[in-house]
Amino acid sequence: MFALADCNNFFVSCERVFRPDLRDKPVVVLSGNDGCVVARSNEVKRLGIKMGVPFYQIQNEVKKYGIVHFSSNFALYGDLSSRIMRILSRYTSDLQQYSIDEAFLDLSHLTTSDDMLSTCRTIRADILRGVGVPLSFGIAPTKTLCKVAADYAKHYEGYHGVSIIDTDAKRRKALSAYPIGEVWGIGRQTRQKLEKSGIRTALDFAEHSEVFARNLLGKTGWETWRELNGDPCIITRELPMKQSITYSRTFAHPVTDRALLEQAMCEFCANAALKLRKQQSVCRQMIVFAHASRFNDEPLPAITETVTFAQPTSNTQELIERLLYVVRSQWCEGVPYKRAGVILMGIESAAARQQQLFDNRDRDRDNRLQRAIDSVNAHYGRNTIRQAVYLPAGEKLFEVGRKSPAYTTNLREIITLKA
DNA sequence: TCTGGGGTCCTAGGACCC
DNA sequence: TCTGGGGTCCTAGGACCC
Repeated sequence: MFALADCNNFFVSCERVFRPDLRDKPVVVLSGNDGCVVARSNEVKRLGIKMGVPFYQIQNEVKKYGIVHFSSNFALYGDLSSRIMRILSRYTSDLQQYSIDEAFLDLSHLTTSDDMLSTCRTIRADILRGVGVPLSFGIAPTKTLCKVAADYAKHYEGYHGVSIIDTDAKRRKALSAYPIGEVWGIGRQTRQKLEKSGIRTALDFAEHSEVFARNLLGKTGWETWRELNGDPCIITRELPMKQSITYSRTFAHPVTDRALLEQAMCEFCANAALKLRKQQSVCRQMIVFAHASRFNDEPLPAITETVTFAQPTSNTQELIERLLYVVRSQWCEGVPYKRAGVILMGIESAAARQQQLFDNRDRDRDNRLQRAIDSVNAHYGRNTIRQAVYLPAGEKLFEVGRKSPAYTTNLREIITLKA
């Protein structure tokens, strides 16, 4: 049996840890440039405000109901997430973190349903006391059924945050009231396909034949079918390394100045390269892109290129050289670039790197310099030493209207109590 | 006026091999 | 006139997730 531990309204709950006055108030957290709603408190969900709506479209509700909004604060969310994961790992030998706010626990060391329920209740109380974020637990023989169980735990008070699917009767009952589109792995397209075949609930789907699932949906849908029928086959692996690393941003205002775009993109590139080095890896390819708003009517020329390195690298200087070449050769005067980014791919371990016969860079020297820069920056703060092409200080390309302090990761922003 | 960011996996088709 | 059969690897795009 597995348990899924799933934080309730995670970003909102993080904000409330340091703002207990907002506990019963409607609260949302917004995406970059305060564009879209990416997390909602239960009060906001009840108002019918949907996930992902542009913030400007709900201004009336914000005023009418006094909705409190925050810009996203990933330093805070990431730190609280790792505290939660640390507590969870005390209760299982096999913890698989699935996202910033979810993890699967292997419960095979527990033999009875009562043990599983009481363990999850203990963990839940532990995290509520130790971190202050409420969680829901779903216990079941497959991960897809865990998701279903956790959903019931989240939405019905009677479960007190923990629900279990441990008999076939419970499985059928749970699935019969579960809309097919809500199932983990069934998105919009697949839902439409299934509804055309008259399938409305998860149980409708589970009771169709295996061949039907396999033929209509391919491997992934077939696996979902098996999981709904109690056959565990979805393996969420703990990936030792990220297989791709993206750093991309939408600008608050379109950029039409080439130097400014270059400066911003070099900084994105340096941030991505730093993530790459932190996991001790190198990349073989880099996608460089910049384009106008996707809500433009007529398409405008975009900058996009996949750069391949003869020798895999994680060196910021080398990546930036190639990036600048792409931007300078594809830049179009007059295009209002609204979004840009860098994706590093073909990632492999730095230790396994092959020497190249014809290589005109002094890799050892590059790496020594890069390590020295990284250690200075680790000590004295990000960008203490940086490439001179970066953004001039004071240039504001993004908006962070109402970001809460980094309460737990920056001493200067630590909370002050007056007694 | 205003519309996020970061991932994974699967599949079909093309290039290439013998 | 007539044009096989069996592979691998890579890539782009689709679908999905949070």
